[in-house]
Amino acid sequence: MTFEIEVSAVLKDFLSENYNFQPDDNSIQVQKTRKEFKGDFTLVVFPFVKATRKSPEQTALEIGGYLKEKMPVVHSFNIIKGFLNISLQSSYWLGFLDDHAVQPDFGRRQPDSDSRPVLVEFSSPNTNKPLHLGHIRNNLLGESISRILAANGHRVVKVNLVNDRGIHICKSMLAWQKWGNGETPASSGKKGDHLVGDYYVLFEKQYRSQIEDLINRGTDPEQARHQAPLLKEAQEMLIQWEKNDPVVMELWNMMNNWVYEGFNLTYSALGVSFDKIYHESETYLLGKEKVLSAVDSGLLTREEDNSVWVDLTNDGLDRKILLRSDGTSVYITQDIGTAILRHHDFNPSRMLYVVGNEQEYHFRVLELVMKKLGYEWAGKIHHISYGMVELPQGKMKSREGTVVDADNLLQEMFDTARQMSAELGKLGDFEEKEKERIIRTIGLGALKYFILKVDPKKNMLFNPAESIDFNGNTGPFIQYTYARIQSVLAKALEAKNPVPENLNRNLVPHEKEAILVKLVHDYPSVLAEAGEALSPALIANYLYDMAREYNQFYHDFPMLRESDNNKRIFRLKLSRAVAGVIKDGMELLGIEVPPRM
RNA sequence: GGUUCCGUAGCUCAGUUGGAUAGAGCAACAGCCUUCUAAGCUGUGGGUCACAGGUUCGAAUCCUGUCGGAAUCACCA
Repeated sequence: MTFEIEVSAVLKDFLSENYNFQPDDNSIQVQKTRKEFKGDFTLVVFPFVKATRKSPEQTALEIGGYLKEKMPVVHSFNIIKGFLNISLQSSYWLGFLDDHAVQPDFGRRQPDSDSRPVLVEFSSPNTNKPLHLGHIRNNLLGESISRILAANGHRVVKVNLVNDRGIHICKSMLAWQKWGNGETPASSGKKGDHLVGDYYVLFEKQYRSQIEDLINRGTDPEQARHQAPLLKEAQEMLIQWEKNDPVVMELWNMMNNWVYEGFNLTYSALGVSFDKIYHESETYLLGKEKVLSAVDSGLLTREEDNSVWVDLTNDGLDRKILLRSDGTSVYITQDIGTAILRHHDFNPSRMLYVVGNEQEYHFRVLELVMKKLGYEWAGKIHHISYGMVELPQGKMKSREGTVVDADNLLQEMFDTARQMSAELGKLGDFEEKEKERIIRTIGLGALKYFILKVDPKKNMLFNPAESIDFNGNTGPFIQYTYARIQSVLAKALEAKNPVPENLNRNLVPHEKEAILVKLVHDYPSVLAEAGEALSPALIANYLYDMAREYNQFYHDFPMLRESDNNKRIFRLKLSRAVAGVIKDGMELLGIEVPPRM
């Protein structure tokens, strides 16, 4: 990074001294030399041939000579077409390895405690169903993005918005009331969220059969859906809920608590956590209140039927309802309240919402509405949109029973990890407790990496039949690489041959070694870029490159048996630096760091 | 129909602000465990970067159009 900046400064000197030419910054491209070519950095000289009026080769030759003369770190250069490949002194790389890569917080920025925090909302579950594969992608992205932002020096507040009110919640409550016979998580041994979800499914089943009955008796299908007695009962229950009816509230509290206990188990298994949990039941009234006062002050208008709308046609969108004609609030109303509450609670510099791409329209509306309501911080709202997780047969559909349940999936990952480990004979000499810990580490690592390595904005395919691999470009491969390095370092220590401190910087690293040093060198910029793009996938793919290079290096270069002491020191130090980066990267992805594998 | 996103090897995915011969893994085949961990390594085969134009020294990448796929456009959440 520093070298790149230095080169561009020297290049500017050269061009202005000799050709009276001032290039703009983005015409200066210093990039890593591709590994097929000799060199460390490559300067693209095509943008300057117009100024020099010479061939690309001649131009590159002049620039190369000037750089070598002015910059002692430049060891040599070669030219291929318009590409000037610069090789640096090996002492530059060895010095970097010695001085920077060994720092415990290498690549991280110190947290800025004075600055306003970044709020990251993620998870946002409904309390009528257990978490599924889509939530897993959401939770992993949210957790990882939060960690990446924190590593880039931001103060981060992780928040969860629990959707605990609305007609869908009443459906599961009603079904339990009618057919539950007092079943509880304790009485049935079911996880609370699954128990409640079962009653939601039961409601839908009974509701559908009522609709069918009505249609068979000659009712119009559309009308049947609205007239089914069960739906009427659920709607009635929602009204009672909004009226704080004690019986309904008691039921609601009881069932929600079952769900929260279940969610907490899943969150804890996944390794995600929150700094603050908001509930829609606590924010929708504030949203309603703000909408009503905006009507009073003339910012919004009320229709004849008493509904309140916002007109966004000037912004290229439609009119959007904010309050129904019966005065009840809709989804966006609570988001207005939640945003105001959060702004009041934290005064954040940014409010990030990790929510699926099906809600892109919603967040455009939210930002515009907040602006219309006069909140100048509306621009801080930023939707981190991610694609859906699809199955081989298409989208997950709860009606067709094709939803991949989060808890089941985790269990399957653990089972597969256990089976694979047994087949490979990896767990022979571990205690039972330790075995279980390693199995969980690997199973989770496989799942997390599998999901996070994909560009968030893309839809991704999950094939449960093929399950998730443990070989190749996977989480366990990275974990394995780390464990292997730890083992090498431990052996060096055992042999009373720890990594010594005084590295002779005249050593010329072998090509594979040099590639690894450069990869370590890149880590800070990869981390910064991942923070900018809010993309764990950048980290994941970088870690894979690093692990793959290390494994190749491992096979070609003995460390403990190396007779040249300076080489041995270098390789152990390099290994230690690689392990540090891999460990840090795994932590940013939320992937558990294995002790041994 | 409008808007947004996606389209890269048989499959799953990478591909830096436009740069050199588009890369991995899986699957297939052939090798490598007396060595620092074989969840590994080495090799072989596999491509009209959806298609057609345009921009320029140079395009998977930027622009326009076409064709596929997804999401969304509710008094659902």
